[in-house]
Amino acid sequence: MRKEKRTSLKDVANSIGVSTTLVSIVLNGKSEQYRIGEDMTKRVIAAAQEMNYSPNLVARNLRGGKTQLIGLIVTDISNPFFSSVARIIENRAKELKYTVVYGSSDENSNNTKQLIDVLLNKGVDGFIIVPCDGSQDIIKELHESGTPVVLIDRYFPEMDLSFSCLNNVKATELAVRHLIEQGYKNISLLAYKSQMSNVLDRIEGYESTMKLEGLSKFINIKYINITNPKPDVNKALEFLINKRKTEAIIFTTNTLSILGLYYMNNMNLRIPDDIAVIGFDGNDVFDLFYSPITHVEQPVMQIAQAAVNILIEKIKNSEQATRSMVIIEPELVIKESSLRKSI
Amino acid sequence: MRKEKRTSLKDVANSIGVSTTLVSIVLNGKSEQYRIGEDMTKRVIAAAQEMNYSPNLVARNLRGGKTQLIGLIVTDISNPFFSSVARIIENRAKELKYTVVYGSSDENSNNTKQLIDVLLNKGVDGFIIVPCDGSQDIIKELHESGTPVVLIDRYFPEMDLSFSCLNNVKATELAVRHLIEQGYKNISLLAYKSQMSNVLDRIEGYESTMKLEGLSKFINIKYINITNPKPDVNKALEFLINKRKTEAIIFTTNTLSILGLYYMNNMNLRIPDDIAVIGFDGNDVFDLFYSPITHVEQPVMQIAQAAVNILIEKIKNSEQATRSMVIIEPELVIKESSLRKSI
DNA sequence: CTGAAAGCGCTTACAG
DNA sequence: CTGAAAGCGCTTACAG
Repeated sequence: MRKEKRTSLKDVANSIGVSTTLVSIVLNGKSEQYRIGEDMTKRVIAAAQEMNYSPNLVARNLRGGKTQLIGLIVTDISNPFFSSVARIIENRAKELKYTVVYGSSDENSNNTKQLIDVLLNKGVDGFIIVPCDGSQDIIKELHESGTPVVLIDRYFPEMDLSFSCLNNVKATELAVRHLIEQGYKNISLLAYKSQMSNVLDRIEGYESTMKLEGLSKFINIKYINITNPKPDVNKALEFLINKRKTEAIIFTTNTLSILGLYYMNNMNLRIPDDIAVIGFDGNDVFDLFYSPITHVEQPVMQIAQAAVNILIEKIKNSEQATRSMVIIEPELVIKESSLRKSI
Repeated sequence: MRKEKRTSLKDVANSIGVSTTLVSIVLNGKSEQYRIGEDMTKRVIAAAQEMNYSPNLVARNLRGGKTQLIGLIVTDISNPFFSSVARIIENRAKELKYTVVYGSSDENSNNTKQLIDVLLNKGVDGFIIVPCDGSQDIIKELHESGTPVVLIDRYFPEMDLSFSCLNNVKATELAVRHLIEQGYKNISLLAYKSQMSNVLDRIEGYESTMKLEGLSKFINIKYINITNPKPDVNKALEFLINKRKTEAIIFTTNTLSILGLYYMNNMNLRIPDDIAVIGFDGNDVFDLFYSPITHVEQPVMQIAQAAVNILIEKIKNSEQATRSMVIIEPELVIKESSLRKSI
C-alpha cells in the first residue's frame, strides 16, 4: 500500500529551476504585485498544472493561520431542521471555498465547550453555533478571544454577537392570529423549558397577541423538558385538553409537534374537530397526515446562507468587529389542521 | 479584538526552563520510553496543565501527517437516513478522538471527486464514503494511493475495499415473503435507476424470491430517476396500479416511499385496502400515517459504528491492508399497510 | 536522562 | 524581477 507523495511547491520549483518563493507568489496570483514577468508566470502555472499540484492546506494554515474550515455546532445533526441547515451551510461554504466540520451539542453546554475546544484545535477559521442554555459564557470567551463567531437559530440579546435567525415573536403571533380568525379562543402553547431567545420569543409572541386580543384568561403555556420531551408532552396535552378544555394547540418546534401528533393519534383525538393544531417547520409528516398540519415555516435557506455570509465576512475582515443581526420573517402555511371547527 | 495567542509547546518549555523536546515527549506519554525522570515528568505535566496547554493539531499534522479528521461523503446530509448516519459516526468518532468533516455528493461522481480532493487537502486521515454511480475509478485511485477508505451503505463487489452495509438482498426478500404470507401475489417494486450494490441487491432479493415462490409472471420493477424521482414515481405508480393491477408495492428507499404516499393520497387510494405498501427505513411519517407503514428497518447504529471502527483501525495500522466486510441483517417492522386485504 | 537541530510545506519580509 | 532565509508549532532521529 504505497502512500504516494503529493507534489509540493518545491517539486514544482525544482522542475523548472526556480525558487519556491517565485512559485508561491505566482500561484497565489501575486505576479502583478511582485512584478513577475509574464512568461515566467505562464511557465510556473503550466508546470504546476502539469504536475497536478495543489497546495497543502495544512502547511499553508500553519503558516498563515487559516484552514478554510468552518466549525458548525448544532444541537443535533440528525434533527431534520439542523440537517437542512447543515446542507445549506455546506453549499454556501463550498461556493466560498470553505468546508464544514460539525458537532452536536445535545443542548448541553459542556458538550458545546468541548466541541469548541476540539474544533479550535483543528484550526477552524470561525464558528457557526446554535447556542444552548448555559453556553453564553463559553461563547462569549470564544468571541472575545477574537475568533469569528455567528449564532444561528438563537442568539444572546445582551451580547455583542452576530446572528441569523427567525423572527420568532412574529412566528407565534401569526399562529395565534390565524387561530383567532378561525374562531378559536382557548388556545394553548407548548414550548421547551429554556431561556434561549427562540423559545422566549415564541412564548412572547403568543402571550402578547393573546393579551392584545383580549384572551388573557385563555393563556396556557406548558414547559417541556428539552432533553426528554416525550413524557412532558403527554402530560401537558392531557392536562390542557381534559382540564383546560383547550380548543387549539400551538407547538413551538418540529419535535414537539410530532410528539403531539403521536399523542393525539393514541388518544383518538381527531384534528381539527376535537382539537386544532399548528406545528413548526414544514415536513412530510405534516403534509401526509390525514389532516395536513398548518405550520410556521422558517425560510431555512435564507437563515443559513446569511449565517455563512456573515461569518466569512468576519473571517476576511478580522479587524472590524461589526455586529450583523439578520432576522428572517416566518410564513404561516395554512392547511386543514387549524380550520374552523365543523359545526 | 485582540486575538489571543495560544500557549505553545515552547511557552511550556520556557516556563520551566527545559527543552521543547522534553515537553513533547512527556506530553505524548513517552516518558517511560525515553526514561524521563518521574519528578520531571510531573513538573512538565503540571506546567502544561497550569498554562492550559493543548497542542496545535495543525502543526502536529504537518509534522506527522495526521489530523484526527475523518472525511464523510454522503449523497445528501439533509436526507434523514444520512443525517442519522452522520450523527452516529460523529459520536463514535468522538469516542475515538476524531472529528468529522462532511460533504454531499448529490449522487454525482464529479462532486464526489471534488469532495475527495478538498477533504484530502484538509488533511483528513481517512474517508467514509457513500459511493455513487460512476465514482468507482475515483475511489479506486484514492484507495490505491494508500488513503484509508471505508464504504458505507453501498459497496463495489469487484473492488478490494472495506465496507459496512445492510444485507439488501435479505431486505426485499423479507418484504416479499411477508406480502405473500398476507395473500398478495401481484407485487411490484420501485427502485432507483442505478448500478450501485444497494439497489441491485434490493432488486435481486425481490426478483429471486418472486421466482422461488412461483410468481415470476408478477415481477414488475420500475426504475426511477435518482436525482429527480418525483415524476417517475408518479408515472410508475399510475402504470403499475392501473395497467398491471398490482396489489402491493415495495419501495426500496425512504424517499421513494414518501413520494409514493403522496401519490396515493392524491389519488385517494386507500392503504392497504386499495393497495398494500412496504416502505424502507423507519420514520415518523410511516408511524403517523393513517395506516402505519410496514417497512424494512436498517440497523443504522450498527452499520455506521462499524464503518468508523474499520476506518480507525485502518488509519492506525496503515501497513496491513485487510478488507473488512460488514453486512448487517435487516428487520421487517410490520404495521397495517401490508396486512391482508379486508374481504 | 536531556537538548540542539532538522524538517513537515508553505508564505513573506528582506536583500539584491 | 528573483532568491535565500526565517518561521508557523510540532516530533523525532541523533548526540551526548
